[in-house]
Amino acid sequence: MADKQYELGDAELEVLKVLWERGASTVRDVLQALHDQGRNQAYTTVQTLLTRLEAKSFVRSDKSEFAFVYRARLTRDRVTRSRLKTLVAQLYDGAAGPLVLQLVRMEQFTTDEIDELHQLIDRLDSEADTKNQEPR
Amino acid sequence: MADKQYELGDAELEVLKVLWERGASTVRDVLQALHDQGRNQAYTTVQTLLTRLEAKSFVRSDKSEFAFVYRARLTRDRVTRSRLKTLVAQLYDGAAGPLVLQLVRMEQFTTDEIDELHQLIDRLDSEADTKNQEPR
DNA sequence: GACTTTCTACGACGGTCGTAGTAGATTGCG
DNA sequence: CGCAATCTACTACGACCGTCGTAGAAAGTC
Repeated sequence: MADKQYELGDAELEVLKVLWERGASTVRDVLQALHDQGRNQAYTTVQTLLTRLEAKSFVRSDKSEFAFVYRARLTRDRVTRSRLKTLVAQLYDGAAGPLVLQLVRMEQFTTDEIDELHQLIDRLDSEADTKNQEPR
Repeated sequence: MADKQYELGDAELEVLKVLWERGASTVRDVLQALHDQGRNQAYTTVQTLLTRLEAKSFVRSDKSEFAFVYRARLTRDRVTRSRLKTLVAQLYDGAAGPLVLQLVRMEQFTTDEIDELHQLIDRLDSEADTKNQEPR
């Protein structure tokens, strides 16, 4: 049950994030970026991560240059949404409401964020009958 | 670095949830509950999970009865909060605001939840006077 | 062309996790 | 008491993941 096609590990996610932030990158580019972030991995480690990400179809590579260039195949939004969904399913049986409530209770927000939340909630209020679309 | 004391796996979490829901339970109790949920594990699998959870201090056991009785040592709230924090840290660099925004955008809410959100936001609003937050 | 650097392919290792089997201890029953 | 059921301890195995090393191919340098 549940395809559970094994999501991303932490290190893999870090690599993906680099690709999101700086776009198409070589192994060395990613390595450099990670180094700058304090992570200190070997070149081949990053290479492995990228290879695995490609096997999972999270990135694609192309070789027109000397070295392979990697690009993310999914947007950050898409991935975070999926992770979120998993977490919501696991912890709250799929109900996002309680999660948001808990988050709102537990975290500090800037006035700007509160503002935006206001607007969002209001909008939700009015279009409270939006249909459920499931784009695969 | 990073202690990264390896959090809970999916199966471990399921077990914990059973303990939260039905309180002190034996291996067999948990097994039964999981079976009722459709999961079909072996007795010893559940036993292993409980043992590992105990090793990680998520549960504690006591043996006054014939069989060990296990109890959760942390509240559901505590665990979900921690998982959430991890996810927020990983995906949003620790800023919960954007997460909430995304969640609110992506999920459907019942009118009740929207109501409660309204109230929460309002409350936040009034508390947000002495807010001197600097997001990272 | 020989040497150095860089990249790629592949294998590997240890730890976590989900899963479960086996053996031995404990308890209950007739 | 003797046996069956149940429980516990220990071991194991395969997949995933983070981490690299080594060997060989490709490219640049002098």
